[in-house]
Amino acid sequence: MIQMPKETGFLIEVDYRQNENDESVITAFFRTKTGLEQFFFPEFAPYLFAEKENAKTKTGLEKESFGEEGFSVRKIGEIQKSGKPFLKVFFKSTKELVIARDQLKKSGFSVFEFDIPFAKRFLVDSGLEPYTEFEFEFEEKNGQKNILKIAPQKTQSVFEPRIAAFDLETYSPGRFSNPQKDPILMIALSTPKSSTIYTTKKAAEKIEGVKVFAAEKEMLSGFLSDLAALDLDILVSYNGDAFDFPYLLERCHTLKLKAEMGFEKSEPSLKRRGLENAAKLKGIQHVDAYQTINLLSRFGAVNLVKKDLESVANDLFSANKKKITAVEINQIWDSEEGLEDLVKYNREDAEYTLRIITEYFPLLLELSKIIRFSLFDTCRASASQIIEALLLIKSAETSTVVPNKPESGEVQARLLQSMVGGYVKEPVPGLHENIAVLDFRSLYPSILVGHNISPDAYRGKANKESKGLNVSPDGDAFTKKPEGFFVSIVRSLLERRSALKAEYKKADKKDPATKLLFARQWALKIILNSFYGVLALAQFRWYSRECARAITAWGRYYVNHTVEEAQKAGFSVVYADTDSNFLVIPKGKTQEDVKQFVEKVNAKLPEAMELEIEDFYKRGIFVTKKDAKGGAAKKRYALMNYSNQLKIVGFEYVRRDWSGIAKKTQKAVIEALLAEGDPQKSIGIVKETIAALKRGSVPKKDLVILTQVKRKLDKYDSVGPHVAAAKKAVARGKEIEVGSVIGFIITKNGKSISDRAELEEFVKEGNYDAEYYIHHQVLPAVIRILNELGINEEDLQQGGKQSRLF
DNA sequence: TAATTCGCTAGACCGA
DNA sequence: TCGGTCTAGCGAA
Repeated sequence: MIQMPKETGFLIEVDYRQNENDESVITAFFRTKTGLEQFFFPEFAPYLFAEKENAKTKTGLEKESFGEEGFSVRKIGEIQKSGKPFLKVFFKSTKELVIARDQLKKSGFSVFEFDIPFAKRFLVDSGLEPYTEFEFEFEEKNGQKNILKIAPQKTQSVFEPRIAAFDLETYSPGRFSNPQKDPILMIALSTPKSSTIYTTKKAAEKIEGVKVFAAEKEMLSGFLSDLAALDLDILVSYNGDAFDFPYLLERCHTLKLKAEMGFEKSEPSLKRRGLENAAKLKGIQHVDAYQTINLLSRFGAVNLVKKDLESVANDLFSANKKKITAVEINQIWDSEEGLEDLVKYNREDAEYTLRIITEYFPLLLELSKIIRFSLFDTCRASASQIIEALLLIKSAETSTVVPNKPESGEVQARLLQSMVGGYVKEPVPGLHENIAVLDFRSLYPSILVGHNISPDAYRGKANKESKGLNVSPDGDAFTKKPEGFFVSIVRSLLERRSALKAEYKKADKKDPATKLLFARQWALKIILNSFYGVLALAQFRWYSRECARAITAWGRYYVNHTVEEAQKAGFSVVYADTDSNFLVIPKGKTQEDVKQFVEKVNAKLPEAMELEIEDFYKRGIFVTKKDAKGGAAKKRYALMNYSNQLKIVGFEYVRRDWSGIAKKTQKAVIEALLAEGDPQKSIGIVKETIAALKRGSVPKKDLVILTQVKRKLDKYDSVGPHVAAAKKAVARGKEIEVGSVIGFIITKNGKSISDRAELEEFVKEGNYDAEYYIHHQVLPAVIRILNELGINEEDLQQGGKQSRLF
């Protein structure tokens, strides 16, 4: 017997290519001892599932010719899916599959799973988990290494990627850089060990770490060859999808240079992803840190107000990184004064970009493994893609047919049907003491599991025969057995997460492996939190109005029920929102009574569900709405626990579209109020702030209001202050992109508020409208809070008389 | 290519 | 110039 060559390596990415016979062939990149190597899986062909009633379809299909060229299917298998017979129809290429799909539809077939990307299809079917270490046998054939046998290594070593980040600085003479004309001035390339700067500026020669080249073309070649020598698994950028890669590509082409950045000197490709592009490298994972930050924000893993690199670095790492503007870069470049600052800036851009990804790498990696995506795909993934990937894997494992994406008419119909969400109880306004906050752990996922909510378990609206079924408060019935498709997935996610959390709790926090545990449970949390949302997403393959409706209906039931039970047990319930209950512990009752109450509730809940005590608070405040006839405001409150930790929810303090001065003052007022329960101090705080504003001594940075520009400036029906400020800035030559967050200040010059709004950078220190900041920022932020303690606006006017209360 | 609903508030806009 | 209505943004869960 011939001994086949063996190899071990980490699976980095799966892709496919058209070979010389126009066949679609799966290729996989492995990090082996030798380096990044490409292997092939030539046996795996594209396929779809077809179904047709009452017809001997198999032999007919085999003879059928498709398309203008008249090709035929490669082979046909017969398979049971979701308990029904299907034909598994294989094709030579993805291209032929697409042509045949349309023809099959026209000739009366129902077709399924025809739009699963081929590489993802392979990862699902093969069960190969990315970034895992494999052992495999292969044969070399026509210079191509074909894998014959593959299995995960018994003992896995940790995947430690070869990683680097880069960042460009470009020339922009009085306008936005144009890659056809304006050169790249500097490139920073940063690995975990060191950073190198590439430039053409002779004067930068003496600065450490700088390589100077005769011209831009030589600089780019120098950078590209150093990059290639690094032999990377991952290349990181900050917004490289939209800027660095397209710019670099264009410059290389203009200078007649090949941008050899990917595997075997391939060029990056710009792939369309919706309205935006993604820059893809062959074999090497381009991880865009900006996209990653967006992903993490969407899933609540980070909370950032602005997403430019400076703000992110400063927020995440308490860095003190200063932005050097395009104008300043030009000045430095032309005058050669401050070159060191520019070099430092460029280097830090690359270093912080790398640091962001290093920080969140364990999380990205875990997500990638769970959903079997490459890092390139994971860092750009949406909630629906993540859940879809998971359901796809489970479908393959259980031989369940995957539902097709809805057609646009169906999507429209779904959108017309609104869905009722969580229940929010109107709070009892005022200051409360001795509060216990209870919440249901992972409420929606646990309801789904607890009541077997899944499309395959749905038995329609409840009727006389619904005995023995789980009937939701909205009347939707679900069978209790067998366990539904969604349920088995969510149950296992919940169980895995709680095991990981328990393990993490016990683990040594200094051990680096503990960080992995945490990342793992976070990855699961992200998935669990998105599960409900996508069920109600009109475009989702597994959209299920019935399941979504039943989940929220039970959610409302449990929260309401807990309110009633708590009241019966002698507590007063001051607030409740979706999955939480705020109990005031009356005189004569203790925290121990709360614990007993929670135990009693838990005893009656389905096993997957659990009510937890979030914390005890010594004081809390709820306020009346501005529109007073509406009663007390929901979703805004402040609490202080027995360690004097303040929790402010929903108030201006937590909103980015309020000025620092208003937020600081509000926080100080709340703190004084909750710590001592005495309003005296608060009055003083507000008076001082008003006095400072009137003196004109409040610094610019405390006056900035941040707002996102969510559409093109000419697309606004109503021109608010931020739009007005942005328009003025654009007229002065500033570039403002859709989606960017801008900071503006209300100045003294102009009539309406919008007239007076100017971008921060165009406002001189001291030029602000004190009246605006007093009456539209500070007072609104504090007055409704102070009103609850009997203080009104007159009490706060500077030099105003002491409140009658004192 | 795409997670949801519930809720608050500011400021422009518009007609009397 | 007033007050109601609408647009817009952001946060809670």
